[in-house]
Amino acid sequence: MATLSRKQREIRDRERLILDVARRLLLDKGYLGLSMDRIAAEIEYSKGTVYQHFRCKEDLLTALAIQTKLKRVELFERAVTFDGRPRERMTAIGAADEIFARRYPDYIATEEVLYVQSIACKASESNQEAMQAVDGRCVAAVCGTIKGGIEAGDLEIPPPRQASEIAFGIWGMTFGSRIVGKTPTCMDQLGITDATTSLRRMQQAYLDGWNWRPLSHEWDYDSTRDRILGEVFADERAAITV
Amino acid sequence: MATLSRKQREIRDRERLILDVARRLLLDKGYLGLSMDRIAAEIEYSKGTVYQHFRCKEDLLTALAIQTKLKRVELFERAVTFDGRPRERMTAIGAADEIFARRYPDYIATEEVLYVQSIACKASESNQEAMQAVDGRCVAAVCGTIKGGIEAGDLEIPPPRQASEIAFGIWGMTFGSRIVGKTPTCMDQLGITDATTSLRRMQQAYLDGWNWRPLSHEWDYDSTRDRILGEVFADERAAITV
Amino acid sequence: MATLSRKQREIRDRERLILDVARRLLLDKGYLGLSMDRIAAEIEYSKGTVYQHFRCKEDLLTALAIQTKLKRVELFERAVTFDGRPRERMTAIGAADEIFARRYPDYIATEEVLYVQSIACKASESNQEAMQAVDGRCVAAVCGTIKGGIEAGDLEIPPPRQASEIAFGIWGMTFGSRIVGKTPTCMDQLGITDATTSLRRMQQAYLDGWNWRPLSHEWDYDSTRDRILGEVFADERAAITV
Amino acid sequence: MATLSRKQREIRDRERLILDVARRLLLDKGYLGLSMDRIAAEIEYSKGTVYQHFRCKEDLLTALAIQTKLKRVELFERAVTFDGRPRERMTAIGAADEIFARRYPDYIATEEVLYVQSIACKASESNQEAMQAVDGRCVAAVCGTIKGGIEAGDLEIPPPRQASEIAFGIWGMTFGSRIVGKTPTCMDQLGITDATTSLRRMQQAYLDGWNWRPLSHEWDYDSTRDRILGEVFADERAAITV
DNA sequence: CATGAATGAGCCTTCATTCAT
DNA sequence: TATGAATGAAGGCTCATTCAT
Repeated sequence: MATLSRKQREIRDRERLILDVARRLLLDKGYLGLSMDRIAAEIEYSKGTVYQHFRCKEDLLTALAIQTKLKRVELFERAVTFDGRPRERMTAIGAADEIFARRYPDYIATEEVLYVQSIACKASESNQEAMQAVDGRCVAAVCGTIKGGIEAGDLEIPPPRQASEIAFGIWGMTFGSRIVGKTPTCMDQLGITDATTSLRRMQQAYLDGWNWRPLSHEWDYDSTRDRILGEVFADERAAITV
Repeated sequence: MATLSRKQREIRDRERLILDVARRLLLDKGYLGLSMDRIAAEIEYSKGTVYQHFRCKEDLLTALAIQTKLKRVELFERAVTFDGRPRERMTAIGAADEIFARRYPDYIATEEVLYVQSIACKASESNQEAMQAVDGRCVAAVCGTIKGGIEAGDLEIPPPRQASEIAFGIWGMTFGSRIVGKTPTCMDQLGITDATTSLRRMQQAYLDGWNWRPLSHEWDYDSTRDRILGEVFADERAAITV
Repeated sequence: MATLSRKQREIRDRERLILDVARRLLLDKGYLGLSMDRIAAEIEYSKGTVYQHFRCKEDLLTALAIQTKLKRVELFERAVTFDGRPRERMTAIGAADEIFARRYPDYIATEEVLYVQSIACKASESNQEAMQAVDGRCVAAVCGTIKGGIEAGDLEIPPPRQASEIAFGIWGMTFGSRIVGKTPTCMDQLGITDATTSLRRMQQAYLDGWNWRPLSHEWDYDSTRDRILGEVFADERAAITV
Repeated sequence: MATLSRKQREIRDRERLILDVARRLLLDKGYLGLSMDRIAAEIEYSKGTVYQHFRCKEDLLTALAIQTKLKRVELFERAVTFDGRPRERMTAIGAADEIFARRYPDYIATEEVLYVQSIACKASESNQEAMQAVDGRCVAAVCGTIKGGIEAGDLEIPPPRQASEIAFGIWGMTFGSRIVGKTPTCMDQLGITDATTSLRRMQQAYLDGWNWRPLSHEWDYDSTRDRILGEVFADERAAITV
């Protein structure tokens, strides 16, 4: 059942090829430099063939976003397998995101571009659903970890606060500071040179602010991070310590 | 002297008109929906006239961004006049940003779109300088307040941490959560309905995390907020309590 | 094999159509009157279709110039097959050029316009190469004939003179007098009515000046010309004697 | 009577200024880079003012061409005052043209561009007449010298040849080889590096071809040229011997 | 299925000329 | 007389999408 016919495999491979090329174009030449013509020329198939895979440009872009989010969520889901206290697992998610950003800079760029444009609405229904699904997995990983912290008694969130608020803050801070961090004017004005390390400290401060124990002055999260990289992301370690 | 001739007034008014129309188009139809043709059609002047005001599309967009940032920085600079402890003034900046976002939703959208694109480089020199200047004022307001906290002994930031890191975090979190907050998928998944109120709490948690005293459980920042709205932003209060 | 599919034939025919229309526009309305829009309108295909044939305006114009030069060089290469003394073959080249100018007045005009503008640099590489190639053939035909004269002992060119100088002079005189000859003011002032016949005599005088034997008073080049028209350009004779 | 009012002088000066700027633009940026806007910006007068001097762009260009031709004809008229045999005076005209080309490369460029475009027809009547007049003076200088040669018995031109044919040939050769000489492709193919010196030899060969005595092997025209430069164009000598 | 020619609206920008002030 | 804002047609070019082969 799982075996695909030769034909089906060809189709799947070509779809990947298209997305790879599209992602590179998006990264290299920006949103306006990405055209169906150009994709077709680079994959050395015809435009018609591209349209057999994606009903329109937005559909293709949505597929790109899904692929991107899948890469990240896979790392997130590995992160939460880390054997440690909930806040350590939260730290692992942070590390996962950092690995994602370092290892797949083109994916990150994709995501940023696509967030701003309203793309998904024109995509095929199946892609819209896939998008929802992967977003759901991402939320589940993060919120699950937060709830773990509450259940373990490491963290309280009296109403009207919500567990998801913590997640929202981390998400916004991570996403936002990555965009701001790419605007040279802003960084020059601020005098920040290593945005990645700053982000790490900012995230820990944020979690401290919610009083998620053990707080960062009570626990050596740098060591935790080393353990995470060794135990969960050994294969990716090289990428991140460069 | 300070009085402009009728002609000059007409020109200045038309420049405003162009920017207003451009902003609306940007908001309604996104970056790609904004074209010089469309602007000309909407203002019912000729294309050539638009080009007499802005040397190219990027120049116009940069003018738009400057206008946006000016609106915000004016509110920020009012915020930091608040008579209170530094962290209260920081809260005032948060309130200013919230007012900005509520009162000028179209301006916020402008900013988001323009952050991602690299626009400024093609703008006229005078506009590039104006952009730098307004960014500088914004950074000055925020970082000045943080330094005020340090000087008052309410906050320590042992190296390698920096004052500007606090600013970077607040900025990223605010900017990022506003974009994420507009992506319905994400918000549905998170189950957050009132992103603005959440952001307020997230910001306070973040400042608590840096141990900026008085912490939010030691001080009633909601009352502070009321005072801010009453004392500094009385004229804008209506906008924000809607 | 050599047969083209119907589609391919259609494309080739349309390319010709485009060039024909472009040439006519260039002739009728000058360089500034030739626009891609106008071409598209006249051939009753869309602009996009024109751009599928030529990547930009300069590429089209270069193709036009190549076509023109090819027409000429074909005549030149026929001319140098004339069975006679080298200077007679040189005369044959003159006749070929005259035939070219009479038979394809629009081609001549094309060439004149295109000489002045710097067009080729923006053309596609293949067209740039084609241009070089056809220029090379033209030079080869003329210089080969001159060298033939030297080898036959009919002509000496002591240094620092060069064989190519003779060619340069003939070329310049022919090209230049054709342009001047089209400026009515100049011709009125000079009182010359039949520029073509004058050019013929001027060329012979020039070759006499280099002492290329037999000189024009030693040999009846008018008869030679008749023989050339009969033997090499019989098919074109009608065009030239009109 | 010859004295102009201040106003009139201002107008005349501004006209010169406009033409100078226009010529420079034409040289630097080509025909398409020359716009009324740009001229107005550079002279720091308004567009309306430019239009007060020239009724349309073509009128301005025609004025430019007249100015160019005037520069040349002045040199020609000085050349024919040279005290020597007619063919020496012809050589002097050649030297005058060379001086013109070397000293005023921008004027030459102007002329080449304007020859090809059909400009004059849209010019004001007075400019059209001025154009005729200066062309007439140029023809008079050259043809007068040729007739001088005939009258002196140095040259015969049995019908159907005409005196003006000699002039036509020299003109065409000079003009044409200057354009061809600027097309790098052609010169590379021909292997000619010093087009100016080549042109000088080509012109002498041409006059020899008409059997205009003394022939170039009977007379040292290089010495004649030195004398011309010393006696008639002493002030310009520096320009040409660089 | 795959192809790629064809479409044509749309984009940004320039420019000669006019005319109210 | 001088100004320069306003015009709007025109220019070169791109691109998502369709459809006959």
